[in-house]
Amino acid sequence: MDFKRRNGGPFIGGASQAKRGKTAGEWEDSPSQFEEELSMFDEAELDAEEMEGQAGHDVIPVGDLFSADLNPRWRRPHAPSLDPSSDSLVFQQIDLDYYLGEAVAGMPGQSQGKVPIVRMFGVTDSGNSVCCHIHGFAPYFYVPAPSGFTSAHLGEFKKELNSVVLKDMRSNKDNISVTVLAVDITRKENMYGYHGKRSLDFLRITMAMPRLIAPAKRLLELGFKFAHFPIQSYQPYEANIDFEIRFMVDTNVVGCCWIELPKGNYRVSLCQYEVDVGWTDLISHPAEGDWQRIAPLRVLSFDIECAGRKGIFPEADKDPVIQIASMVQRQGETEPFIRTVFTLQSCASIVGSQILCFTQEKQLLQSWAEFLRTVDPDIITGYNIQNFDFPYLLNRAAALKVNLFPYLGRVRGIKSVLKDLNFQSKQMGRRENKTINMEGRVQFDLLQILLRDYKLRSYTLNAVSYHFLQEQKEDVQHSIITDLQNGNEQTRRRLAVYCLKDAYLPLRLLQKLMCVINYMEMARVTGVPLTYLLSRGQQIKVVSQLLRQAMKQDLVMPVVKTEGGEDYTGATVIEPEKGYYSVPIATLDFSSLYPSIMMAHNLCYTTLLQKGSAEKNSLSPEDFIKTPTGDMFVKSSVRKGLLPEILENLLSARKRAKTELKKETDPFKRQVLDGRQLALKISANSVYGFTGAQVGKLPCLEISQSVTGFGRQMIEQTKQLVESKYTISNGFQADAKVIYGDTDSVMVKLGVATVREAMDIGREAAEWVSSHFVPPIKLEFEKVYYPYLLINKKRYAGLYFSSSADTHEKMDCKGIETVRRDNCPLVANLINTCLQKILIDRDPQGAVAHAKEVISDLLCNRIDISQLVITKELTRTAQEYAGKQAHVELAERTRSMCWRTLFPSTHNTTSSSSCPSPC
DNA sequence: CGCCGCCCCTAC
DNA sequence: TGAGGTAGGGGCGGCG
Repeated sequence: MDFKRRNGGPFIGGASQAKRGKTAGEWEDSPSQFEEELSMFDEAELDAEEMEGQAGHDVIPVGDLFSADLNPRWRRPHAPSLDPSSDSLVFQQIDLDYYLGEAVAGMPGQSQGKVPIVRMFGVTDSGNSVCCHIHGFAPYFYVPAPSGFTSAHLGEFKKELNSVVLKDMRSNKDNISVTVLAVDITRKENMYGYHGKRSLDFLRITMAMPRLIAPAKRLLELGFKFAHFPIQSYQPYEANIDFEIRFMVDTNVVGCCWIELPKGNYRVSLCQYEVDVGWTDLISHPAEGDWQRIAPLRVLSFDIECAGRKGIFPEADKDPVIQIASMVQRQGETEPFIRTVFTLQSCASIVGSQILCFTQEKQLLQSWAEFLRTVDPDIITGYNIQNFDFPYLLNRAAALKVNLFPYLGRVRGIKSVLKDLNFQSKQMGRRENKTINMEGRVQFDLLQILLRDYKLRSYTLNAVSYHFLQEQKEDVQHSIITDLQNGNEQTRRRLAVYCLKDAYLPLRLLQKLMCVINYMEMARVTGVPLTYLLSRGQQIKVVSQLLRQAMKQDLVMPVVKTEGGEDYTGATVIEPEKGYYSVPIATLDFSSLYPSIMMAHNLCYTTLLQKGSAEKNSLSPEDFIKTPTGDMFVKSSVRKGLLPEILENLLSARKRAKTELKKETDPFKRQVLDGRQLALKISANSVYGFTGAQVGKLPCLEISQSVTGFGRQMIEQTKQLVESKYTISNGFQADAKVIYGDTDSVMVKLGVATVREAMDIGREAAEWVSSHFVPPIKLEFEKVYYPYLLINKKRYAGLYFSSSADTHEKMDCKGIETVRRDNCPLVANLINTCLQKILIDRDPQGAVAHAKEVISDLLCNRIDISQLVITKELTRTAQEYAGKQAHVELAERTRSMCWRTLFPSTHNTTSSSSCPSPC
């Protein structure tokens, strides 16, 4: 193997970079670990397979001769021809959208004008891609039929509505002549509130295309008159449902499920499995048993390098793209089978990867786009590709007039365009994002996933890789990229290795964090398309499940006008008995508290008794309950709620997944199951939040405040039960005392000396307390803290015992500076060390001594600047802390924080005299 | 100086 | 036109 690289080659720009982890000589001498890893791929492949083309360590000076067939691996496997009359087509659907197109003869639905066509993208078991056009499904919504309405009035209603919608249109460039396709009478019931299970006549209004729903809804709401019926406002139902969700709910399709098109019911319209089918002819397989499998999806990860000017962030209209590294891996495999760098100018070879050299940037971009279309990935990943790499490439291609570049989706002729999108939620704050449409490919930007799912101190690729993989990026400073590019083929080679690694790391992270599997399971459990999980909030997932459940009972969801109101009361936090406990503290938790409350008491839209409902439906007091907030709900004997049903399904499915997980030995299937149980748990917990979301699709504060009300009552009752039974007078060693509790947990000082005893009594107490509550509400023994330092509400630390009574598993810190990201590392480290000395060494004096020492070091300028910088927010920069005055100020702050946090009693008395002074 | 509102982040 | 919830500690700046 050719590891050797020419020594003593010109090294530009590195020597003057004062603070570098490695000297220039180090990386010149030996290949990095990553290079060895790359070369191993090569070896393995040479051993394992016949040479189908090249395994990849060649350098191809492309010039103008790029061809999509340069490497036979790039293409998908050959697709055997398909005979619709004798073969069925089975594929895993990974993305779903719709478009307006010409009706296809022989397909159901309207035949005139533009019609909405649902489009599914997917992959077969053999790795062939499928694009499936589904015809004949039209959007619809409901309004209650006015009194006296009969089927004889349908025609008039339809005609009049059609005419007002047409009149309402400002422009009619699609030349629509029919807006209302159909109006039918159907028996439905409003899901909001209990009305004695009486279904009423509703009008189901089917529109020609999705964007006509909103005006039709608005006009009906505003006041609509037809025939002899008086003008009136119609309350719309389900007029705010995304068309994709509407289709999926109605056809029982969930995100990422397997779809079967039976023989004789579809037709092949273009080459590789591009098919047309009627919407009622497809079979959606529930994700159970064999249908839980995942197709061999192609995942592309890429990274670009630009040659920026000194000290200026690269700008696409000025600075060239000089390299693009790409790695492609099949989902479920452990290694990428394509490893390629496109470079501008020559580049020395890298074992284990293929290098394509271009002399023109235009050609590089154009060829990479062609490469992407040839590889035809189902999933595209990378780091910050959504807000940097893709926008940069599109802008750069536009600047250079590479006109064939921006066709990156799977649908021929659709241009990928850049859009600015504003996404805001209380959870994630305001976030400005760019989006690029790429039909049929799921963009899985790892940075976006991490921002959504993980709370980290830093989100740089380097920090993230270190955190999850204990691996670093290749060491190349941004400032020298241009110099490396302007050097020779060796310096460009170094850049290419760096670029390859930046494409490789996201793949590794995706795998380690099981993102694809977990997101797929979430899509299957909640029923929404995969892309919604990254582009939308939490609510859509509950809506999808709610609609599915409601449909079974002919219940319909009203459109409510959304307006923020007053916050409602939440959970109780028990006043802590602050202090240091050198005795075991048992912790008891209600598992899935809010979901179990909703199930136990049958809380739902459909069971809510609004004012006067109890009397109107002549319900007896045994038929309903009154919650702690005074709201009333019918019992499940009268009507079982939708939300409790959804929750039961989710939690029982979770139980199943967990038992299957225990039995399963295949690591890949275990991952799927673990992802599934996690998705199920998260979904169950977000149902409560949905009912309390006042700016939401269907808020119901009666439900959410009843839930928290029950919770408050239960934690209080738990405290009383425990303290009343575990007493000296009942024969126990001591009177138990609940020293703290938050929402669904109580921390109990049982007065026993050992962890083992605390566990035994804790378990017994949990079971006994559980018996006082309605199933499935259950209090569980969780853990023992010993010793335990209770600083304040939501701030404590302790040694954590759970599986073993002999050794602690970890030091658990909650709410303290050590777990907060708005402190500099110095403070976090100092407090962490002090806590260790207090809890593990049981040496508070040692903690004091250590704190004094650190503060003294700080005052004397002996602390590394990196310890003082807050990594996340750059509000306090290194500059700010560079001066000595800043050190003194920080020392003062650190001292007071440390003392106040850990030694509140000594804080105000001797602080200045017992503290070190500056040197 | 104390108080209050605001912000950030966390616990659940 | 799209966005899960409340409780609560602690820092900080403005104000009386």
